[in-house]
Amino acid sequence: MAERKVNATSTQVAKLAGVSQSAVSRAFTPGASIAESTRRKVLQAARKLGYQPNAIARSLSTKRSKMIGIVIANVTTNPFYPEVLDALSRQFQQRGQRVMLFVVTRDQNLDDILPQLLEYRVDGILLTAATLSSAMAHECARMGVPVTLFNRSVPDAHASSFCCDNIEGGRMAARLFMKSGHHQFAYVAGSHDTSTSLERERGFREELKQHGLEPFIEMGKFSYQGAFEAARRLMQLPKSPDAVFCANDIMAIGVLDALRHAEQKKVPEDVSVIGFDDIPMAAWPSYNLTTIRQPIERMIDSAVNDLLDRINQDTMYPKQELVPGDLVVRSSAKLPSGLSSGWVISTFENRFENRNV
Amino acid sequence: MAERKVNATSTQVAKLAGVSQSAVSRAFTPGASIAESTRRKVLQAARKLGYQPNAIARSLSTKRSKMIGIVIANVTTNPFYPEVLDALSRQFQQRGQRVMLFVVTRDQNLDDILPQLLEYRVDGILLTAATLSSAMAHECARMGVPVTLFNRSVPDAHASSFCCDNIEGGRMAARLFMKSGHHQFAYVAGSHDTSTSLERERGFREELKQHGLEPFIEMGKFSYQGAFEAARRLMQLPKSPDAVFCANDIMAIGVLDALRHAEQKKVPEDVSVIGFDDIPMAAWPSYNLTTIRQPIERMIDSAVNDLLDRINQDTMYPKQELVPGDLVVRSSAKLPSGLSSGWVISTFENRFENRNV
DNA sequence: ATAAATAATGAATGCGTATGCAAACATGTT
DNA sequence: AACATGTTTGCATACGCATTCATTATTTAT
Repeated sequence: MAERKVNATSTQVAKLAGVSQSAVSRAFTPGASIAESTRRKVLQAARKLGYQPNAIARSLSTKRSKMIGIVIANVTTNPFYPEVLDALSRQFQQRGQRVMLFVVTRDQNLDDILPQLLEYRVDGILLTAATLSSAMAHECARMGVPVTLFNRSVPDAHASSFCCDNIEGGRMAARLFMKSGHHQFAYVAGSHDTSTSLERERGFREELKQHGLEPFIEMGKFSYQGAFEAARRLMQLPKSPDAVFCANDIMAIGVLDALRHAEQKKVPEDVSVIGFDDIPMAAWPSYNLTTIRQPIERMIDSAVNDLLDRINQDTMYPKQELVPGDLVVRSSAKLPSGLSSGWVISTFENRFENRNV
Repeated sequence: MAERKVNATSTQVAKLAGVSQSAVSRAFTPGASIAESTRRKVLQAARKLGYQPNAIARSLSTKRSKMIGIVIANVTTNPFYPEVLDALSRQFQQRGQRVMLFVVTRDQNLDDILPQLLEYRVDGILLTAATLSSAMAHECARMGVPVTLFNRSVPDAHASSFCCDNIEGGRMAARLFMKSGHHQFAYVAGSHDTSTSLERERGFREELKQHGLEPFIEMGKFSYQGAFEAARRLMQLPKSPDAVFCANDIMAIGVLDALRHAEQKKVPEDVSVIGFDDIPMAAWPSYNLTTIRQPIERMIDSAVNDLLDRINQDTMYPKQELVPGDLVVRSSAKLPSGLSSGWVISTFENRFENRNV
């Protein structure tokens, strides 16, 4: 017990199997030129020694680490991101890439952390809910490491970017509000320096503007608590809004709770609320949130494919993709006539369908 | 632009700086024997070439990857785990270790995934919400890789383990229920093969048994939805329970929603509910969940310290630590006389205190 | 000033694997 | 039997760094 023979090397396996070290290497390399008989000899010797190929050495030799660097923020404040992380991690795992993870705060400077990924020669980098300085974008390009942004629009043509169509999402919210006869509109922003929040605001604003309307803006700091307080401020206004669009679901839920528990408002009778993301909680009966769903699976598939493709063929250019979101109608916002809870309005395939969500 | 000079090596830097490759290595090794003057020369040359030390090569040479393997489950189903992941990741990051992440499903067999970590020669492994086969425990021990379990009690003496005192937690819930005059008790389990769920159940049971009482048991599958349905089944019982203890908060919330929205029950007037973990949502006004708080920071500190210690001094034995939880009193359970919402009852320091949570 | 101790340096080697190359071998063709 | 073709094999080397060891430069003590 606890023999501590430590990790055998390919050379030791070779000796035991009576072959060269190259043969051992080949035995563990799919598609390598090796006779079935010797492969068996090698594998048997390997088993006997408890041999485990050393991925570090392999990486050094092949110049491919088979690792993807993932940088993610908001993991604890927004349930959307654990969802993203889970999906990303599985996808990469399944495609033979390991994940080196960095959890950061929204305002943390990536210029300190990306070099740490580059040190490990990750094959590619995926940034979620994080922004990339253009200096760093260049640095990665120089090192030949492709970068993909997820849920952030791209500040630099060196990186790919996969986003939900936030502007159109904002528009959809505005249209729904207007159709169901609201008069005073508000937007609870996440922050003033994040593309998601800015774009959703812009779509919302623009659509309202076409009807001569303009929303109040409050800052919700991308958090339940921040939005809770924002909602209370909104209700102080002389003409308090009856239609509140939030930059994401977790804030919408904060707003809902504030309206119901701190402001004695009924939702949606007194105030309608729309969120963004369609996190699992949005479907809970306590909230029943009308929201814009991000098609997370589709977005992640695209992002992962793009990144892996760029890793394997270093000729490809970065790509910017905008995936349309779906309006999921539940009961936190008043319904226009003809629409009932449980419908999903998909801009993508341009049709209504009842998915009973 | 996009010169693609790729990553320079220490040898190239050495040539430019007019020194040996060893000197370059020393310039980047804290505490190495090198004159300040030559270090400056080296750093300057390095900057000019955009040199970035290759951590893969370093790992091969030093036999330390400076990577920790983290395996985690339940990331999307229980907000407690994103919290854990966030804290772990930051801690390791701060202590100079990178994180290689694996997200798994609760029932996934780690015997396929641990070898992948071992291939990369991670310096240590931390498992959260995941169990370790004793074969794998041996395998890790043989490779000299320390393993720590977080929130799972240890099946094998080869690994350390850091847990909340689940049994005492279950007891606390039972005591609170009994003090406030409940009669029919129920436990919503997470699963029948997870130490956390089993231990919490055991404490709850044992404490009730001392008063000749016995709880109903329902399976909540560690999920909101599962617990929602479990609550509905409980309410079908001829003597439906008026006190429900859940193996974690997310299930307690599922139970609450079921009681209120599907069963027209008032909480806590008709039914009291207690959870476990104290996730952020527990404090939201929609839920106001009375729960057993896991002192996550303290647990993580201990776990990280232990793992890093065992990495650095390979003489240390694994350790099993049980950290007491705190009963956080909010308003999802009836209060016994003398206790009011906002109190935290800490078994650890054996005192009551009002932290106004 | 000189001896002794200390600091700084470079040459050489090793970490564990993959792979180009040439030699050895097997198979099939004429 | 001689040759052409294709498959296996081992040797040697490279990947990029850390580190030992012997050597030289520098400081300190006497």
